[in-house]
Amino acid sequence: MPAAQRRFDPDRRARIIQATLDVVAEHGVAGTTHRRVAAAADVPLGSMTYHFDSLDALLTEAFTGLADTVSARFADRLAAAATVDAACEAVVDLIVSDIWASPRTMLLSYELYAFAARNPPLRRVMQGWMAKSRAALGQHFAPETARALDAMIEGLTIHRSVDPHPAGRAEVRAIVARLVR
Amino acid sequence: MPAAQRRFDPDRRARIIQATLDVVAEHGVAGTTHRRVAAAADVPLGSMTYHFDSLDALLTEAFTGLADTVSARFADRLAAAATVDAACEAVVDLIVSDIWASPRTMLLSYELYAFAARNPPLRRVMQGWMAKSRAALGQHFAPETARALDAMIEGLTIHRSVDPHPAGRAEVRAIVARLVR
DNA sequence: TAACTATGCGTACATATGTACATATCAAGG
DNA sequence: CCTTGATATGTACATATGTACGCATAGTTA
Repeated sequence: MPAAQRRFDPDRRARIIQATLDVVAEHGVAGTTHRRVAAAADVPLGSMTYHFDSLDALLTEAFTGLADTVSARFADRLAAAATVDAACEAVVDLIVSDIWASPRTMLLSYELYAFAARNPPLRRVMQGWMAKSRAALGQHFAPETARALDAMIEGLTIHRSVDPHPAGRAEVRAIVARLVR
Repeated sequence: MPAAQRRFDPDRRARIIQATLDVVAEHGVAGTTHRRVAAAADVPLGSMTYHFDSLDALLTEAFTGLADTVSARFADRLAAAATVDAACEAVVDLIVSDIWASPRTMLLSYELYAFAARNPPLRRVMQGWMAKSRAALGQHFAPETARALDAMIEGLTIHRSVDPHPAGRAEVRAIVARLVR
């Protein structure tokens, strides 16, 4: 057996997880295989089963990390708002900005939702995510408003990713205002 | 070669499409195979490639049918409303009722969103779906309100399918009222 | 009745896939 | 220097998968 190329590679596990999300974004869960992820992470196939018990376990971990990341960014953005007006503007940003709601993130979210529907651990992760979002909104808004805003962010984000003529910033701001009042 | 069991079966094509959605609902697109669908439709494997060019074509057609069905039910429910108040109640129904937003439908929607993101024909189908929904809402509400309601239906439906303690009918009604005003 | 043709089906096959595992390599301690 | 245990890797293998295709069948026509 020929000698290995790279022997010491402490970040390998993390890189595999990162590569997994890349592959899912490009090929969907349906097209995600050990070999494709290995290639994307520039890692031998054997590393896959060494670091992760199964493909399902790998996907579960990758999606969990994704949920944590997105959820943390969401909370940070809202925590940075000092006033209610600023919080509204933050909500508008989360909906309209290509950074928060990038095509890649949306795509991965769809895959995550579908995957989580059949994966109890991930269901709990998503519940935690939703609770955290609601808590972040709850810093600035009443509970019912927070719930409504959370759902509206979800819905508008999705529709904007489909709509060839998505609502502009002004219109989104007006809709948010209706919910906040 | 043994004689076939069933020779005349005019609805076969439709039954395969129906079975495809069943299999997707149970195993996800990732777990949908010719053989599984054939078994679910009680049809020989050979029928798959006879009736459909490829697995991708089958999924595309099945999802297109799903979108048409759901979209038609949505429009029907709204068309049945005679007043704005009735239309609001219809919207609440669409969000809260287990019939419109059944777990199965939600699950299939997630799969559809993920699939459509990589399938241009289905992207167009989804755009059509969204346009139709908005038009149905537009019978009763102003354009901006229709857009907001459409997104809210999407978001609340999704969040209700994740939330262990989803918003009750009264709260949903209150949220809809805020958007309509 | 006999031939014809569209429809339907069983099976074969090349390929891809998840996973196991025997072996190799390295870092550290005795 | 030598041993040891953790880490890493190439490869093998059973199985599943998409798809092609030759042949059977039934309804129709002459």
